[in-house]
Amino acid sequence: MGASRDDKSRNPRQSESGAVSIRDVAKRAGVSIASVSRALNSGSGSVSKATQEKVAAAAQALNYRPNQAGRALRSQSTNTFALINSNIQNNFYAAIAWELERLLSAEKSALLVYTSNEDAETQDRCIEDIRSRQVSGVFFLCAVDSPGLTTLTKNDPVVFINRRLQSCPEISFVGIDDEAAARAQMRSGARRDLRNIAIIHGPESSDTSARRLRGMLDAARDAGANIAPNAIKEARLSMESGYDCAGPLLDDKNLDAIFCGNDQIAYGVYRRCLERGIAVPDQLRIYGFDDNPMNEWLAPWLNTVRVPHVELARTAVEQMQTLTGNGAAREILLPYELIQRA
Amino acid sequence: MGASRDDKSRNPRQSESGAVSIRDVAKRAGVSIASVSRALNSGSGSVSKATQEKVAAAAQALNYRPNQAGRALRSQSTNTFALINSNIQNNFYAAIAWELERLLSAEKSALLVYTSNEDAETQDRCIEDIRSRQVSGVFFLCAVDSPGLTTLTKNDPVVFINRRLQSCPEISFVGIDDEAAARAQMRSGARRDLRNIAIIHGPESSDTSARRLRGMLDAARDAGANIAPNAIKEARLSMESGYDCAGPLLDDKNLDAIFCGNDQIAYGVYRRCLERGIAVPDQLRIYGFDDNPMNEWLAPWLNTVRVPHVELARTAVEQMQTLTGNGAAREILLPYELIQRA
DNA sequence: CTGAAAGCGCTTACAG
DNA sequence: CTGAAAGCGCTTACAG
Repeated sequence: MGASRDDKSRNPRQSESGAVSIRDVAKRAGVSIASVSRALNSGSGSVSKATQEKVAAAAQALNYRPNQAGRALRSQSTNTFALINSNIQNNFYAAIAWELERLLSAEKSALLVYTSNEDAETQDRCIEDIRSRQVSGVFFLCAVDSPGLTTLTKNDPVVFINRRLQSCPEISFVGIDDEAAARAQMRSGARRDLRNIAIIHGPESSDTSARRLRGMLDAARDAGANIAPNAIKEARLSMESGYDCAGPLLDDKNLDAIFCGNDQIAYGVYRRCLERGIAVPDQLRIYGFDDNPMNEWLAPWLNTVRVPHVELARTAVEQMQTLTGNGAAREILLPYELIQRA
Repeated sequence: MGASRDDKSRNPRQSESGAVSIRDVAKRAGVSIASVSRALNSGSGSVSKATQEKVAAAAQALNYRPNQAGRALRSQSTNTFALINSNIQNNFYAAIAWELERLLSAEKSALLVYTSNEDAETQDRCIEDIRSRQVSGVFFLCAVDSPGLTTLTKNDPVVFINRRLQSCPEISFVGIDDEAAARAQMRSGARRDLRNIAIIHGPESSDTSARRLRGMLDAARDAGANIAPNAIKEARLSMESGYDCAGPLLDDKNLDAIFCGNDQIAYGVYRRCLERGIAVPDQLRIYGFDDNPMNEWLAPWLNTVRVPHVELARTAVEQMQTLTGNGAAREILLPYELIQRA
């Protein structure tokens, strides 16, 4: 009875989903499923040339695709990575996301995407889902502090991109020296004799924004720039928020320039200037940060700091590979570039 | 001997990966793993309130997360969807992608992203990977014809967004009536007395681009507009290609407007105008298509057709749910809107 | 080099 | 309502 049940379960019926399994391939090739597995996963054991060929032919004929769920369950590895993006609207981030996808797919890995919306609870929901999917590693494109992060970083390789977290000092980070870049940008403004300036920086809770602000203030003080009281505003990292903050600042007719915490904020400022009939760059110069790849096409009026997004993605993937190979966490700062368009 | 091996294998040691399994939860709650499964998956069988509570407490205490690979293997369902994006640079597409992610994550599903780069071979590589991951469904944000598509559409629910394929007439589609929209846009140009016009359309191989071109030509003819010989150019759907095509067209000093196959092309035209010192919109009007959400902020000079991207994503997800519930494939056309900014 | 067997973590008939 | 058992599709020691 046990035997008969056994026989039935061995019966290599096509599964009802119509999918071809390793068993079907083994049967057609006239070998065991172990040999099929070994033949298809070069490196996991040796097979004779003859077996190799028989298996390849059978797999091809049946249009076989290995089931990743089976593989993942057994080998405890999914070849899948996750990205948590903090801001759906920022297409500088989107550009990094797609670059990550491109690089990972070249490595036969796939990318799951999530959005945290800069919100701790949302980020934790993403982390929960990620934990259940046994991903091989997680990229954060601007992480926020959240309770779930602790468990995640303990169990999975994590790389922070563009923003690090004070609370997670030993997590890998790939970015630029934001403070130095902001200082350099402000100095270049001072050399152009932009003396009456305003600053719309990102949230103090963002380490990156805080560093950029420090750099700006530092260099502004050294250059003896004029920053009116109330001319330093904190914005969210969005176009809307930049637009909102710009309103009152533009009342000052002597303003030479506004320095923004990122390009998104700068876009908001620009729109407000358009509405007020303020000519950019003739009457007012705008400085951003990141250099969204669209700028070259759509924002000839924008001065900014180019954060090398392609290299950022490449370096992040390399560092992820280091981590999955049990290498050490690292903080990697890439070179930035001042872009003066107007 | 068999027994002792059995015992060892049953030993609920924490797996070396440190992950907590359903077995650990069952042990702590003092119930079987079947009960744990039933308690955690409301709807898959009834459990007593007492069991429910014991399991919930144990799961919570152990910080348990079900392993999706195990679940997927057994239940043949991954709660994972895939998106194949044709163009990494087009952030109108990116906006749709992120909106899909947002909607799916609300349904406890995750999204795998891929890029085809408008290339059949690349798309087929994506499809191969997708097939091995047993996804619940696949969204195409601008599909191209490729051999792998046949197998995929036979086995998996597929929704085409923004572009359908002549070769796959019975695959679900969500988009707008591109021909009618293009006609309406051209008519609105004619009403503004834009008589000398040029057209830079997308590839004829794209059904969407072909429809838009048909609509434009149709309305231009009806309105008696002037289209110089050589003033109809085919571009790829990129800013670079729009830039390239615009060069020769701008030699005609009498040109009133250029109608483009999408916004990306229009951005390229704009940049060329800037370089040539041609004032937009004063000397030349530019018409695009799609209405990238950034336009509102960065392209006040652009007239375009708003394709409702949020609704597109929402409708695509709804149609996907219909398909996974064995509902019928449908072609859904959403309302568009003419946007006249300049 | 090869096959038989165990088992990854789940869900779901099946019996009770 | 509950538990024991089977099995999803793989990979990988283990023996030969």
